Amino acid sequence: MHQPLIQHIRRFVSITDKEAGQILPLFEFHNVKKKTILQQGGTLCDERYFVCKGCLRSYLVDEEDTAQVLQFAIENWWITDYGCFGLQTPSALYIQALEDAEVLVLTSASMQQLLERLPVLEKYFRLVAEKAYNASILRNYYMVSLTVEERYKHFRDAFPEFLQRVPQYMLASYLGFTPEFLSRMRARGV
Amino acid sequence: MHQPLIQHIRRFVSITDKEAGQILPLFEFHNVKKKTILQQGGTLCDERYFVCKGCLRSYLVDEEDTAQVLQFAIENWWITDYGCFGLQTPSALYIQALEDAEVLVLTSASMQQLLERLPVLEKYFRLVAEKAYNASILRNYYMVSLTVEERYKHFRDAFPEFLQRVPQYMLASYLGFTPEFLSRMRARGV
DNA sequence: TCCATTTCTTGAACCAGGTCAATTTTTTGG
DNA sequence: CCAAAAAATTGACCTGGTTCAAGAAATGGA
Repeated sequence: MHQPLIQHIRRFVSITDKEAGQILPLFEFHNVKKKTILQQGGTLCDERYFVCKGCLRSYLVDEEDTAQVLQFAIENWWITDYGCFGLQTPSALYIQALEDAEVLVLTSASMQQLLERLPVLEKYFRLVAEKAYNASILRNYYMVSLTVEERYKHFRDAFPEFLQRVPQYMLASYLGFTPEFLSRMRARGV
Repeated sequence: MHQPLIQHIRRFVSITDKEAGQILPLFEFHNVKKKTILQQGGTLCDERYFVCKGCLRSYLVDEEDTAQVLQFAIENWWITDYGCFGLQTPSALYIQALEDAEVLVLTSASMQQLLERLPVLEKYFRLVAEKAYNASILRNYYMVSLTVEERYKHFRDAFPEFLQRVPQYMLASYLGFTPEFLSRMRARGV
């Protein structure tokens, strides 16, 4: 049970079974229903989420009340507002479950304890952050150097599972184009 | 001399003066002339750079031999290919000095030693990576939700020093539009 | 099961920003 | 200080993708 996190950690650093046993008690395991808002825009952000099962998204809401999707998180991804986590600054970010999901919740206080007990996890979180940072830089590159159609194809080929799991209008938002255009591309057989 | 790094580290974690003294010996200090290529696309990437002075950029070169700027790094920024650093995978990234610069060079071997000696730096690098990751997500957001003109204004207001320091065509590349359009905006008085 | 909501599609008009090519201005290095 | 290269500007034209509006299809809750 709840082993995905331990397995994920072991892909980056080695920990003994005894150490592994100390980890999960600092998390809360949550079953969340589809559409649940885990992080409400405008409130403090004191939790980071590890997705064991299901799919989450983060998004911002602009003046015209339209949501812009920033990130998707499926199995084995971490998601939070890294700019506000554990600070006294309210976060504008929303985090929502797009499917019924199982998440491990780590508060900033628990994270501090966790890192004091198992300093090797500092390396784990560093490697995860550096990997995510790299992916984000690459994403930026695709945004500016590919056309909409190329971007869609690239995403579709890189993450085929995704297309079935998220509504098209959210995918369009994430990839930076309109749902109408996505619909037209698909009609064209792309 | 070379204190910018120590100061930067102390913005994230506390270290004693004695510990601080152990840090710099693991770095190489390099004076690099404008236009020097620090990381050559297509080769292994075994170094990360901390900019004490000057300005670097990272970029990729596409099939048509045009450079796409991914990142700028000025004083107190780290830059490397986080996707290839220390691995046996060649990096496609170029890293180049845009001005005469002073950089601290950290190889992957030195970094390993450094982290063994001063595990608290694991936290430092984690926090730096999380901060950069957050900034990159935000950048993505601006790319999809702002018009070219808004993007330019936002960048100009957020980093006024930059406009003087980098050629316009590189800024245009970084912000995802054409040098021609930037020129026209400026002519219009934006 | 059926109605309400959410999601997706389609058409027509439009425009933000790109492309290409020529010229001018600025920077550089010998 | 000057020639050559690099960078910026300008004009004319064009297109990929948006916008707005209306309808169709799918999903979901009581």
